[in-house]
Amino acid sequence: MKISTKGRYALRLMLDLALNNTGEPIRIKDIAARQEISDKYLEQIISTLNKAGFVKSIRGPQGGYRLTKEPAQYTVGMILRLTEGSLAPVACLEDEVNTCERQDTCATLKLWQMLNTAISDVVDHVTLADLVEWQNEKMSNYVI
Amino acid sequence: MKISTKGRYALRLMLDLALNNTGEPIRIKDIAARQEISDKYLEQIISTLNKAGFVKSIRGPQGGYRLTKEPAQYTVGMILRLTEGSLAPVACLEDEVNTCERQDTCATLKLWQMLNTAISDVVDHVTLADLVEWQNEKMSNYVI
DNA sequence: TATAAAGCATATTAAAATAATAGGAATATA
DNA sequence: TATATTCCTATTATTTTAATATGCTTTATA
Repeated sequence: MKISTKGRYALRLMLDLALNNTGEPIRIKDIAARQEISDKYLEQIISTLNKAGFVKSIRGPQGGYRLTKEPAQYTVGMILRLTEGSLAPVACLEDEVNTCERQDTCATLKLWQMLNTAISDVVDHVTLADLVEWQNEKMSNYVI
Repeated sequence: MKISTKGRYALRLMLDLALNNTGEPIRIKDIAARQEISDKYLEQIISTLNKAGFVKSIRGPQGGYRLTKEPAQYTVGMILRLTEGSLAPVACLEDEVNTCERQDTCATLKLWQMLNTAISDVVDHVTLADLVEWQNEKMSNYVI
């Protein structure tokens, strides 16, 4: 029941883009340095975000990445589901393919549905803008 | 972000014990047959439940297992945490050992705390008695 | 008391997932 | 044209998952 590095790094990457949004494209190299994550690994992760249209890449020198939308338009759920895959706690909730033949008689299914809803309620209502705000709050505590 | 077979099987095992509680010890072999799970694998899982005092074993012929408490006294969280380990979505929420040095400045930590709370709110309030009830509801639908 | 039925304990293994690392191709800019 | 950047794909090491396998111990009962 753990979020993997892919999802966690993707969130920090997107937050880094949101926080360092100066108008200039931001290099993977700089994000990797700030976040202390392997840049080669971040490349793979941002590639997924790029293909999904969550970020826009600019190639060549002075290139880098930019968010394509306002931070408030990205939910954490969008980012995590894209990079982690489904957040459902059991496979049988995922789609029609993974349904198991015990479904009609399985009492634990109701539990998994409740858990799934609880998870979605959080990740679908927290946005990147919230993360930015929380980050700023934390930083202002430090200034004091 | 998946519950593994250990946790899922442990729940079904405990539910099976609760549903088939005739006073007689229940054999692993029978649970395995009803649940269509490898009995050797179930042995390993029930061993954990036994050591934790969740079930009581009776050795020898006519032996088996019994619940030690009323179904309402087991929360799903107790069973899952015992068999799965911590249900926290990230390691840094687990204990003092796993704290990361980014904690004081990490905005995503708040997200993980919210997710952790949401998960706990479900698993700590659903009991084995609830699963029994849901199972009976499902079964009564079939009788019609 | 011998036997069989159960649980108990530990080792081994196959497959999959995780978490990277590596190398070079494509492309834009100066 | 040299350089800095993203893009693409392959490879790999480690860990986790999900069992399977083997043999031992306990104990009820014939």
